[in-house]
Amino acid sequence: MALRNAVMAALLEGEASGYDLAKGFQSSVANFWMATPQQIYRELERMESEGLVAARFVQQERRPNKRLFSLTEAGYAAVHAYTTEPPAKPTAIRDELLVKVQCVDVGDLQAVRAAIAQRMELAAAKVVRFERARERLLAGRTEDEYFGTAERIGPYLTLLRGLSLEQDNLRWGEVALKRLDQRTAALAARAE
Amino acid sequence: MALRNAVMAALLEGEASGYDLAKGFQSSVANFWMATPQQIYRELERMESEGLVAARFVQQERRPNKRLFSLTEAGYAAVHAYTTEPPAKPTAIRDELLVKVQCVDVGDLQAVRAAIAQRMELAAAKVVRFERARERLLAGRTEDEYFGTAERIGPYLTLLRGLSLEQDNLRWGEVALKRLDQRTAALAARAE
DNA sequence: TGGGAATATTCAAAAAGTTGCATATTCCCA
DNA sequence: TGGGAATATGCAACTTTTTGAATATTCCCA
Repeated sequence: MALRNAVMAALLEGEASGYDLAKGFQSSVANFWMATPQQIYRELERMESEGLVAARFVQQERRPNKRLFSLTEAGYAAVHAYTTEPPAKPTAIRDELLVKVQCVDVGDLQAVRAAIAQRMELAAAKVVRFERARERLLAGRTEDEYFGTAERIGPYLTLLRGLSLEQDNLRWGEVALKRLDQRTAALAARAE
Repeated sequence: MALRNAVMAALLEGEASGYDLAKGFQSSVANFWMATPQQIYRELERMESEGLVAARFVQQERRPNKRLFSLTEAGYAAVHAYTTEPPAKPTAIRDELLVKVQCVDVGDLQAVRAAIAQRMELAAAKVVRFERARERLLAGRTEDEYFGTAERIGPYLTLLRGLSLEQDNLRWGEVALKRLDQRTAALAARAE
């Protein structure tokens, strides 16, 4: 039932098709909840049968037809109820990169180095996207003005979290690469 | 097959029982891979049947007997092979707290506030633990000295990541609480 | 001496998530 | 005019993960 909450959170941004949700998960939600298309289509159907979302069939000229989902009143009520639910269970993280880093001393140092570098590239790209999204949300206002006037602040707050997470990824990656290179040099020196 | 890699990463620290691994997941690995006891016991059995780990039965005086697992040579080889494996699939995050934050404008503001505060407490506790673990690893050396002399640097690097993640959680939490309180005040003023 | 907490493992069932494919439409480019 | 990419959805099979126990030993405290 947890995916459901993420889907509802995404639908707060407005109606969306399963496809919309599946890719990017409506951009911001993707940063703290991952889901595959299959999962989302199935969950939407269940939610529809329970009256939490309603579908609107849209004939398209230049694309296959689609069904746009939006929250019903029951859906909004469910969102509200969800936020009051007791203790969010601890974050589930599964980060393969860090498992590899943990194994680096027994593993292939250069391969792990490459994996970190790749993660950094991804992080840099995300930072750029998030900064853009932030500009869009601010729409010329300062942050203080934004919080004083915006209808919704949730998406901005989660965006901030995603942004600082990726910036942190970059900072950490730099340190890690430096230290791995140091070690490579030290091992080479020892081998001489 | 991904849990398996996390288990092997944990066993690099030395032999451990299923129970050891289950709680804390050998402390550092827990920060980037979560698993329940069931998962771990089952995976250990499978790994044993494939010769990646070997079990040593330990009779205990003051506790129920246990089986301590350690990596076999095949296990070490598997760790090495794993680190060279191509592209770690994108990190899977599932953070209920951020889903709630995303929903805050439709949901219960005070409940979400409390959830953030709780997360911050957890984060603060983790920061303390991580700082301690770091002191232990450094054992009086500076970081430069550590990287010059330590057998293994992987655990230290992952520890750094965990530490900065939690520090970041705290920083973000402070901002989020401040903004939510601002909003509470603004809504109260509007209601007058 | 009795009960709760911690250690240590395991089973079974349900829920959730992944993978691979199948389908259909349309765009764009060569 | 043919093929690849993007849009859009869905099925079925499979694996993984979660949940909720049950079991057994021992520690510690009241």
